[in-house]
Amino acid sequence: MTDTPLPATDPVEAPAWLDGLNAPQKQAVLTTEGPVLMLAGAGTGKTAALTTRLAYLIRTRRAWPSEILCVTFTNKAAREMRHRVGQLIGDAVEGMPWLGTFHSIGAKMLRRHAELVGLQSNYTIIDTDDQLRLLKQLIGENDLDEKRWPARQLAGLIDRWKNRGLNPEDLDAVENEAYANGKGQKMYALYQARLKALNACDFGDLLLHMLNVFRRERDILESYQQRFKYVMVDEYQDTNAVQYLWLRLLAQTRKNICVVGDDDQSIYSWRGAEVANILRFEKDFPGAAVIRLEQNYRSTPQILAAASGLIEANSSRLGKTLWTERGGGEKVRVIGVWDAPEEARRLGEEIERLEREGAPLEGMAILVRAQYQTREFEDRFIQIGLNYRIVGGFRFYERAEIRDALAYLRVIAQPADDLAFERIHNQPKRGLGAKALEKMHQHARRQNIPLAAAALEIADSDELPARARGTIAGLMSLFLSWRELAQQVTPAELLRRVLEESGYDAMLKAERTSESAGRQDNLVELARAMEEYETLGDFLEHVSLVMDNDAADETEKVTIMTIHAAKGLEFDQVFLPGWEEGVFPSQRALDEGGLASLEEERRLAYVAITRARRRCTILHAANRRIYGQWTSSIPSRFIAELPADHIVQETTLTGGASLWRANWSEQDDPFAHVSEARPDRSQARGPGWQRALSTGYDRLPKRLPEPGRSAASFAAKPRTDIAIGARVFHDKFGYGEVVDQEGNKLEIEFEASGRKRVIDSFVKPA
DNA sequence: TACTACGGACTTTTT
DNA sequence: GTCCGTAGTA
Repeated sequence: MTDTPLPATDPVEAPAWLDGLNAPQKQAVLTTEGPVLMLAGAGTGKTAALTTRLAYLIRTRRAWPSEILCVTFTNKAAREMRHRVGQLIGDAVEGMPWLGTFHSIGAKMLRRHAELVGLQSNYTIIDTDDQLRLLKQLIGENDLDEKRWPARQLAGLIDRWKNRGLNPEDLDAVENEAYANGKGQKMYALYQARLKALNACDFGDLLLHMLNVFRRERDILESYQQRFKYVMVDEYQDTNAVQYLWLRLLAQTRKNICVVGDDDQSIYSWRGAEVANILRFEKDFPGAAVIRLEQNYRSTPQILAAASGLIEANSSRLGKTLWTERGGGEKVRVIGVWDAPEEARRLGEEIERLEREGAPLEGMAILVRAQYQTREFEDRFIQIGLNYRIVGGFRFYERAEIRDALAYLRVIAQPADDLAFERIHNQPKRGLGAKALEKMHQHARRQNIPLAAAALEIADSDELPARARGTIAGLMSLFLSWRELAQQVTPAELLRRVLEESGYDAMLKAERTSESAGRQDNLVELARAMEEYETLGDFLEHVSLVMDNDAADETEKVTIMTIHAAKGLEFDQVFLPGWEEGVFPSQRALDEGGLASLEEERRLAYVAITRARRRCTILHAANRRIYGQWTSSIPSRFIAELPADHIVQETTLTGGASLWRANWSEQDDPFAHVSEARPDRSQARGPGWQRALSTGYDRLPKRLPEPGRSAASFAAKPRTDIAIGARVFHDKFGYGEVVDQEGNKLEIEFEASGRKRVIDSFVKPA
């Protein structure tokens, strides 16, 4: 790979805001013409380079904002970029209609050309949940056993096909065999036909439909090729085949395409991303300028060295050498603990200690491999009263009540949306059960009309008992009135009326549980979020594509999230729990996928470490409960791969220390049983384990801290307004009765979740 | 029709 | 352990 020499900088064209950039960054900004591959390591200021480049193109009048296509993967990244470009060029950024995620840009284009793929421009974008329900119906209708051929599996296959740019007719025999003995193609085709009938498409379609349009309609492709004078792509290593083909078509004529990526941070192959795309960029676009950003501005040299050492164990890389001008810094800490609860206790104490020393909670993050790991921390932090925020996971728009509300709105906006209608036809309960639904389905299928229309017709027939008919008629007239109302009032107001008139509000109010109270709050929040939108259509599109809800909240909190979600972010203090074989790398990666998926896990570990600015702490527990069963685990191989010079080992053994010691002296190897119980974990005495053994497991603390106590809660005084026997309310656990009181700790028998110890400031008298 | 009890499957990661 | 779907009962 040959790096292009730095071009002479034209002083007229290089305004002051270029000054903050280093030489390769400047080169990236100034190389505007022709293909550019920017290889940007973690923390090397790639966003700065990219946004400055964008601003530069506009400032120097090389293109109008509307003539630049700039794609990112996440909404977060798109927002960040818009914000930063805005700081450089002011309001002109508002005129950048083509800055967004692949999916949102795909959706926007598809609204214009919907009719070319058999949709109307007000098509619905369905999510995974709807997708699964639809597939289940199809599987049932085709007399396939859903147990043998799960809808999830079919959904996964269809997803992968779409990611690869394959339409049903493009599948070969092998692909076809992948589902239900050769029914793959048929089911895929049926699914697509059903979507069309529903005037809907799924996530994959947003890109695939547009790719099909580009391939079929020359003039449309050409008009976009003309329009986009410059194309920029963030996180290029994460592009999948459709995205790749899509970009290649769009950039084919002008070839002014600038892609930014880091092969070491490719962590999305499971959803079709192909690192190969970045590796072959120079072949696709001959003469591409290759620019490397290797100076890291984020982390200490210790952190950088640890991460670099780890990633060197991977074989297929373009190879980069990150360096920094910063000095000093602490070594990466590796802490072994007895079990997962202790891991959570230890982290809680650590965070409280740092907080006492003046470190803000906002600068701290706990990054986990998988969502289920968050639970342990959540429980613990509630107990000790530590403020935390869980990013991702069950998201706002995925909550049942929100989806119900949205389903009402979808039926109003788009009467053919059967999936939405089906969701709410008996929610709240109005006596329309399986029988009634079946009749409606039958009728709809016979007449080839949407479910809601069928319902209306049935209400006028003798197909159902009078009561059910009356209910249906009532519901349908409500929908009619809402549809009218939608023309007159704001979407937010419409929602309030719908919740009121449908009886949904009343249903929640009648429930009177802590959850139903939360649901009501969520719906209020939904209405609030809708205030910004002028039309229902705008709002619904926003919901489908921008499925996040970072409600800005004022309190300082520790962030808990998955490593995937943390990509692109940085924190002063990063905690990485669960570095054990089977957790990280995940069991699945170990069982399937071979070397490639192990290397992806390693890249994930690399991403995790490089999030840290000042300090990085890795933890591993010897015991953990999986599926409710206690399982022993051994330290991750990634721990062994960290360069010894840049880490320090520590061990704390509170809680289960005596157990541990017993094990230890009896057989010298507390994990002798591991290899028997789990023969697949061949690394039972692997290098990670060796390292853990060599430093510390045998050095037991002299006095064991009492488990379950945190430093923060010792001094507190008990509350006087709550006594044993009192009935209280807790935000997370609901109602309960106090059975014991000890300092500011209460032991409460909760009605829904059993006995828990909580801090009294978290409850109020019921 | 709606509620409860029971058994089975399941855990990456996300637009 | 938890969620989900199915089967059986009021």
